[in-house]
Amino acid sequence: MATIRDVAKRAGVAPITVSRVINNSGYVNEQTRARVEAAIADLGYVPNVLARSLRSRRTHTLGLILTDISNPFWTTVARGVEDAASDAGFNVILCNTDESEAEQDKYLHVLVQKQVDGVLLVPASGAIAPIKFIQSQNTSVVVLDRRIPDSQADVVRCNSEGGAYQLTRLLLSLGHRRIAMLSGPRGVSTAEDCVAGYRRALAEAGADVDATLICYGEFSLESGYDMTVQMLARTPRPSALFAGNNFIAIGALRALRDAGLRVPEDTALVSFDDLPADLVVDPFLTVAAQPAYEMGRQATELLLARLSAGAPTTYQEIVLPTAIIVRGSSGQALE
Amino acid sequence: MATIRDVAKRAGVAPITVSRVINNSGYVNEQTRARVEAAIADLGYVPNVLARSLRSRRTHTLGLILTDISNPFWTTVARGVEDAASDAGFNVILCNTDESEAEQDKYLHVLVQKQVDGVLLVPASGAIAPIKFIQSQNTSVVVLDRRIPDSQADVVRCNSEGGAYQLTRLLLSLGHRRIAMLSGPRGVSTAEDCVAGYRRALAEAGADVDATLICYGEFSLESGYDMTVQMLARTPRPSALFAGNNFIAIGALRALRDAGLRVPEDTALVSFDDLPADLVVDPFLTVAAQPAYEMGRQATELLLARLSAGAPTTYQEIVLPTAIIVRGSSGQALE
DNA sequence: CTGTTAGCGCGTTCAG
DNA sequence: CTGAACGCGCTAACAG
Repeated sequence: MATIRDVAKRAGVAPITVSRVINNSGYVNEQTRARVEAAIADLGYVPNVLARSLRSRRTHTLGLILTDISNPFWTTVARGVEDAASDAGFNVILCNTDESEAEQDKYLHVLVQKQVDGVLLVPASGAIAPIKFIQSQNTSVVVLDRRIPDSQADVVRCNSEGGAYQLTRLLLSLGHRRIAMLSGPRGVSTAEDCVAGYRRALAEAGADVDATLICYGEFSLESGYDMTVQMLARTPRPSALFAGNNFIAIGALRALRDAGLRVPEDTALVSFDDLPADLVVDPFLTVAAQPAYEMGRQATELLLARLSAGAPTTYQEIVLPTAIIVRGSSGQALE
Repeated sequence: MATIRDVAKRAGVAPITVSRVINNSGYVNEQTRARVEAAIADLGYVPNVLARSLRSRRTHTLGLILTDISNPFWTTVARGVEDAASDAGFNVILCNTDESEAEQDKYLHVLVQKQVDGVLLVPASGAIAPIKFIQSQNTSVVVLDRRIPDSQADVVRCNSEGGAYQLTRLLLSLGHRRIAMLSGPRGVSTAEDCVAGYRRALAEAGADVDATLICYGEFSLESGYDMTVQMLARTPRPSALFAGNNFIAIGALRALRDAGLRVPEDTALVSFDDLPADLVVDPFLTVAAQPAYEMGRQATELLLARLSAGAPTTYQEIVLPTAIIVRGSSGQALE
């Protein structure tokens, strides 16, 4: 592989001159520039960014740690991140934890070792240690989608509590009183916020909260299926189901189908997170849709701003709104 | 940030000893090892892999360039790559080209600059230059999913021609004679192979090939929609549609719905690429399913083998089988 | 089992 | 406008 010295020799200049041409830094005579560029082309020279970064202490690379790349919601977030980073000349290293703290820790170390300039983290849990670790390495971090109690860090997330409140109100307005909540893991803020919004709507409507109708599970199809089976065994059966994310909703739909129940005639269903338009022929689910792409974009822009600005004096929390989209699965008002 | 020298000083040893502890290379006395490890913990030392890679000329990083991360087919491939790489202690940098050659070129440069040890490439076109470029930089490459004519490189792909042949035979056996082929871009091998398999099945059955029923488009919902609209305008209308991938199929389903046609009663539909079980409540499409995860895994294992083995004497082409899954959308035999 | 020397490829610093 | 010297953090090669 050609190095900057090979190019310099061929062009009859010093290595530093080649460096100036590559980076457009400092003054270079047009003629020497042309000679250098010719030498670069002749040799097929490609700069070694490892060496560059080692010297300049900047990698122009961000790390994105998320919890489930197989969920279209997260791929959409990732696209927002990638686009914003790319616009600013940054690359992104994508890491998938599958909600495992061990994997998260592993990737955190990888990213720090790779000297990324900043990290976008969807925390697998509410633990504060991962944030402390990143910051202890003088690396900037923005937390995505989920809150971490007592952490000193920027956050970009959606209003889960508000979305859940609105979806629950919708069900209440249709006459439902026994609404089962199929949420995500305890300790994950979006799952807790979902429950909080649900409780608030019920309380406000003067309905009692039956705590046994509140399930904490995982953000997966299997968990959605299991929680639904469990809820359908209750008597009286819940008349409506609230799924904490799109995968839980799909699991719920399967469980309902297997139980011979129609949606929405026998059981209404609402959910967080839409499925991307590309993946569905006839959108059917009533959902609280989160601006996934926008969330990724804004988080990245905030992170990039932090990088150029230096240590922040005060941390930001950006909360994006959710949009309620009413479709067939929530059904008509009960008679 | 602490460096290896800081750790060495604190532990009262030479930097190289710290290096040996970190990398488990060479012999280190248990006691000194313990002292070094204590110093590492005290200082919160994290090795700088940039420096390490600059010196050792190995980054333990692979690049994966694919064409559409929003398609679940490719996220599944990516998981296979990631898992295989992770098992071998390698990281993956994921790059998304959206089928654009310009983006592909950009990412190719980024990866080479980052000194990745190898590249997995889903080529945006049949052009040979990108392969030449990677190889000119002494970097290994494995081509994924698509063939590149005349290129000297390893390939891991699926048997598109065979899958298309079988799907077409299925439609023929059900009595269909006017089958519209909605394929991907001209020049992309999977799209061409689809058409080839379709032609072979028709020829073998003694049916004429109506070339005007063969469309080349893009692997997108919009293109699937447009091609379908165009085909439905033909008289007589095709009795069956063959979609070149899952997004084309979804576009076709929408166009059929908007035209008031039922599937399969009015028009049968078959497709390449299944949608992941996680995303669909009731699988309905008859498809030629490709082993996406396995393709990613095998390609990665081949690439890793190349890395440790040195320059290959002869290139491999691994062709994985497709599986025909018959569901509702292909319908019953025509009377 | 441990240390010394040197240099990976580049950019910063200071001089011309 | 151009260049020489030096060092980023780490490890290969060679001692001892």
